[in-house]
Amino acid sequence: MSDSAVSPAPVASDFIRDLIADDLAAGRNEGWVITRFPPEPNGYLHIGHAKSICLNFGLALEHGPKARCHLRFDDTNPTKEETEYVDSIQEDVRWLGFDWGDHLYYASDYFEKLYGFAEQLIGKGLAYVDEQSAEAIRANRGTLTTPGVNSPFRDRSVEESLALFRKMRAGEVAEGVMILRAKIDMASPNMNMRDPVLYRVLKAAHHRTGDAWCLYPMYDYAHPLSDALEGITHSLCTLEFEHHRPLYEWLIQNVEGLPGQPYQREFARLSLTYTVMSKRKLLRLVKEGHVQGWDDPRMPTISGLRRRGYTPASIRHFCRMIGLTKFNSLTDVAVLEHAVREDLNANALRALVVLKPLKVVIENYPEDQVEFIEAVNNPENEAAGTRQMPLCREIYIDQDDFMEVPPSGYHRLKPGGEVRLRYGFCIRCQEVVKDASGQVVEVRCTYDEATRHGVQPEGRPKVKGIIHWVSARHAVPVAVRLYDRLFTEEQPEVAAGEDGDFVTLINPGSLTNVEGAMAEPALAEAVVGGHYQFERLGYFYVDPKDSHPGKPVFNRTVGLKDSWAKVVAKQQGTKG
RNA sequence: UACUCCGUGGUGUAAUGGUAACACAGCUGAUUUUGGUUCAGCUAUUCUAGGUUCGAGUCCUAGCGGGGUAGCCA
Repeated sequence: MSDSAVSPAPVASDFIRDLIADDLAAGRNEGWVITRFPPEPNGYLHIGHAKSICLNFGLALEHGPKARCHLRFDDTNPTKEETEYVDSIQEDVRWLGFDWGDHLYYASDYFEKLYGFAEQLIGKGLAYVDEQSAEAIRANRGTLTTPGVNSPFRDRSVEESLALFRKMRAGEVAEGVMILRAKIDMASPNMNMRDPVLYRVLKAAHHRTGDAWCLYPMYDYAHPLSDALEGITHSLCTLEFEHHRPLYEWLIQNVEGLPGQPYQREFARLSLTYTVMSKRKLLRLVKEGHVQGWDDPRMPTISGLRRRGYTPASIRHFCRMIGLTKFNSLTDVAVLEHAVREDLNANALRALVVLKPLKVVIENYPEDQVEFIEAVNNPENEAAGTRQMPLCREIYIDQDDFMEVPPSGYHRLKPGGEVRLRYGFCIRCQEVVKDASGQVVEVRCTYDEATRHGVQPEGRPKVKGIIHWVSARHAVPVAVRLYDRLFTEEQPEVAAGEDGDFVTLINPGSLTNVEGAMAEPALAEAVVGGHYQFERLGYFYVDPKDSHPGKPVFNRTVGLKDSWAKVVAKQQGTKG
């Protein structure tokens, strides 16, 4: 599909872009715009991260050549981070079409410099080593409505704090015994300013620095300083960091020798209907086996969406459509589905596949005859060409395309009725064959030679129904998985309530393994990663994990819009 | 009963003191060898109350509603 690199297409303005325009107009940062995408490598990226990626990397593209976006791993907590995640994050960002060039960084690269800055702060009397227990610190922090109280260690000498801090680094202090705190204001209405923790002892191996350190900086400390060290101009994060901003600015102001003066602005994170987005909840879905992994096609992860058949262009388009504000909104997943349909409609090759085969015998068609019918590969793109599909006396149609007693408005095959075979001629149902249980097992039809493809006999009423089919003798069996929304509720967490559990709201029909689907023969050759539109059914993607040469497995990315299904649903609704 | 951010159609966004617009969703109709696509159209909006102003979605005040915040997580 349109997986090509991102073009710096015009993007609608938003409050962040307005801010940057103001900075540029005021001549700040010598006209540079340097952003960063700073994930912690503790999980897989999801569609919410894509919003941030498109923002930060998009900004760099829009403001080139004096602009760039860094990829920085915020790896300050060795107990949660793994190389596996570092790799998957890079893969996902690249897949989305973005490039950080030489600007791949790790907060852990700055551990030494960060340590030096901490000694500087201690020297200035702006940080101290606290020996209170974690419980005491919590108790003395106060509450949202009451101020905290100063630590008894708050006014210890600079020399003493420095000596203790060096012991912490040297590994002479056990975990939880001492921490380094900024000396700000224990009565601040902003909890983040009540002498926030800057460093803690963690005797854990780090995925990059190994055992070199047992003293690790906190996010609040490492983040602004890392930004400054890299020359970041605009540090963009989500709303929950809003009240970390004063601390961010405090550090930028009070640490001397920083090469840059970044500032932080916050935007609303993405929420989508019918899914959950927090890493903790996604992890639970994986761990408890509700899905088959981080890249299960039902997951809102980048890897899940990729396996589902979403294209990078469709995700970028989606991110452009949803905008950027500070409002905690809930985006309808239909917007995402629309984005991928738009891309796939223009680019996916068409194919005929029968999900639930029903045998049709064309009685007046010669037993030993085979003909080839020309079918267009993509009506939206003539350059995609055509292909030849075999047709013979026995074909399969979908069970959904035949009804003995159809509702009004039904255009498909029914006793005595006529439909057109897609790209082929019209057939009329003459007889229905049933098994002992009354189940229709075969439909016997006759075809009308005068209705061949492209031929419209004078005065003949137009057949309304056009159905897909495959030649019984030539069709190939394929594995098909139909995916639907993971949850039955728009907002699973909200619907579950305080005492409830969101996993109980998992859609039991979120995955349907279709047995016995039959495809036109060309699909046996479908290559991994290919996108198809199965006509009248939806868009399908050749699963990269489970497909084998000659034995493709198709994942349904999204169904086609189905206005008939709506009519049926409405009829059933009015009937009660 | 703290601080802080945010309230524009059903949903998401735009309008930078001057005709409230776009997209998604929904609904009509036309076209169509995909009940797809495309095209045309319809429905529907500024949280409330004051104030400033010739003029307020936008500025001010108050209220109401929602989010966030008391990790040695990020």
